[in-house]
Amino acid sequence: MTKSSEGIFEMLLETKPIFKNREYLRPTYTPEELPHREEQIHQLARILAAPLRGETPSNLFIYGKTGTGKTATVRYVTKELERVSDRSPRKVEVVYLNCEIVNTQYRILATLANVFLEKARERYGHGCLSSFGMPQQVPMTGWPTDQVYRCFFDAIDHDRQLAVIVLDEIDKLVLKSGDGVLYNLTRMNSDLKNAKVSIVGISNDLNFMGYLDPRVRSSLSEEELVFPPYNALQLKDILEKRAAMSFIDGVLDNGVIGLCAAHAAREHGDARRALDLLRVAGELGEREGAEMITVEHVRRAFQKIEQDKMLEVIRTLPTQSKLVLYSIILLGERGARRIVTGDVYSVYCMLCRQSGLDILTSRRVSDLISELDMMGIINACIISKGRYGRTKEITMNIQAIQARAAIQEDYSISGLEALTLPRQLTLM
DNA sequence: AATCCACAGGAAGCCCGGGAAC
DNA sequence: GTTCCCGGGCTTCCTGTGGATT
Repeated sequence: MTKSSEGIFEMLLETKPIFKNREYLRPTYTPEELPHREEQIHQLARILAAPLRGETPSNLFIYGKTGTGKTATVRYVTKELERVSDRSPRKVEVVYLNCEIVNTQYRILATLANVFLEKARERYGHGCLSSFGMPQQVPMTGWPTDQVYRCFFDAIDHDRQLAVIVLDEIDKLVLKSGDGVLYNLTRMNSDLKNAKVSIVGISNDLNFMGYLDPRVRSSLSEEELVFPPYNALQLKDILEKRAAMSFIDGVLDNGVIGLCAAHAAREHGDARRALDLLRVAGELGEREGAEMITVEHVRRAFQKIEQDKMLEVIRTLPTQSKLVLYSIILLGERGARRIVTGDVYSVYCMLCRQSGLDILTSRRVSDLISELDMMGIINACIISKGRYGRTKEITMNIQAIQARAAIQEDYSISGLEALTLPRQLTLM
């Protein structure tokens, strides 16, 4: 080992650790206790526990903005419910589906069928399914949908059980595949002889109820639960609890947690965002070998998160929009006094010719500029230069170097870094 | 006051791909 | 497999506009 690399490792080893365990700050972690959600937990438990006392289960619709603890609360309560149901005559089985991933009628029914086939196999042994006349498994594609439904129906009705089906981000499902599957699931109870089904729909878009068939709507929202946003004090409380688990004692400077809470409270009380902010601030401090995390780290973490979000938007932009943005960046880097639509279009045409892409009309490019403006990547305001016409004056909202790198990742506009601007275009 | 510039942005219609219906 | 429909991306054509200049 060379002298210098020894230095590197020594430095790393000598740095005092910041985190005890950063996993507690990640969104994937389900906490043991949920502060400021006692009322929702209580209501949810009351609704879901009713079937254990022999009552007909109600379907439930949960609404709340992102980061208000909907999913965590449901996971927490259903876990408890499954535990308690061991002592009840009706076994409770909870299936959690994220409709952003499982987003078609077929896939939902097939996933549910497979889960309950597996449960039956666990209960009665391996040979049981064929003796009950059930298949071993439903393939993830290929069967007629009604056959999959039948299979799920048989698998579930084989036992005296309550199936709690949690459909998270249910709006994504309805948007992509309509409400057919919800219609089928919500009217299952009238046909089931032994089992009962309870649907829990979770959404952060209340308007989505409007797209539903009225029958599905009334059946899905037999019970409704609203998760209000956390306020700054509640966020602070939540952060303090998690920080105590995640950080070494005493590494957080005064005001760090308060600032994280204040930022997130401004963004409609999103606890996930507050935790993210705290974690990123911690990681920034750790990387630079700081002994304490200060409000300055939080400020930089906030900027970093905003910037990362913006870069992600740029990466997913269509090629033509990227080229328009690249033109704006080039003009900015060349020190153009004011960047206006006409100049952007000239540069854009040149870039298209150099990279062999189709040239769009100036009308269309004008729309693309407006779109970039709406996304917050650039600022475009209309100015009048009197006799010299009306145009849009454009300024960048993000760091040009990083935006440039994000655009250059696009393979369809290869060789972009080698593209050049003629001298005269920089003198505007 | 009239003119004129360099666009903004609305309206209509074309084209194409994807999905549903047959 | 074919046909139909729909929506998004785009073009063409057009009218409107604020303020410097004439």
